Amino acid sequence: MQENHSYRDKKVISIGTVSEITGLSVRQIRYYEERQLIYPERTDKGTRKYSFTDIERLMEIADMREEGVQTSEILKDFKKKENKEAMSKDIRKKMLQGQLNAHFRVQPESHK
Amino acid sequence: MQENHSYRDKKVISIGTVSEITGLSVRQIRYYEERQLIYPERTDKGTRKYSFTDIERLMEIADMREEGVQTSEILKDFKKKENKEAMSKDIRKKMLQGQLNAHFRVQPESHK
DNA sequence: CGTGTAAGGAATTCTGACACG
DNA sequence: CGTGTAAGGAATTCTGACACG
Repeated sequence: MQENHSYRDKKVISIGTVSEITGLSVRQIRYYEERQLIYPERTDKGTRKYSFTDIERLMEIADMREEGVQTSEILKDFKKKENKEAMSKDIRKKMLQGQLNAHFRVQPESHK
Repeated sequence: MQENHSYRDKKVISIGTVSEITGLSVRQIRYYEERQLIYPERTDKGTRKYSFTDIERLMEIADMREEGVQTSEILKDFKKKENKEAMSKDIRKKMLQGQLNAHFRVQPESHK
């Protein structure tokens, strides 16, 4: 669960290259976008641009599709995962807040 | 001087995108290749593909060109830097070897 | 539902060359 | 030397649609 930023998320790769790397057809890649599984950026003139993160996600999609999982199920799965991540972030935040409160002896939500 | 591998060096970006990111014209980018300052990969059908590392290098080139440095000078400069890097790698290797020798009491190059 | 394909058009990229300063 | 540009051709990408199972 590395937080390896910057280049990973920059949307600069065109669909043909993504197709080569992932082994998916251009048609498939566009279809997965239609099903909301990925969201590339668009250039001024409308050509799609993908990031390495998008490519990783497409690999996951490819794996699940091979197992017969429908795109609608894949979508649910992704949403579930995103929730978990958001939740763990929230927990980390609360724990940190707890530490700070303990340290500075702050009254938790004084109801006057 | 981070050793931040993988995505950084993958040649997947086409020249138009590189042009947008660097602010250099397509003509300039091709010319710098002609002068051996960068070496993109080629796809089957001959279109150039660049990495993020290439883009960083192009930024350096742009900066030096703005200062009036000629491409031939930039090339020398790059070669100098590469030498330094190769050298420091070599030194690290030799230092490691020295430690190992000390540890295992190996005779250095016994001339019989 | 998921994917292929032909269709027509727009934008990209390539090379070799001429121009200019 | 470094860069712009017009030229002609090849390859890419886009959308909406029909086909098939």
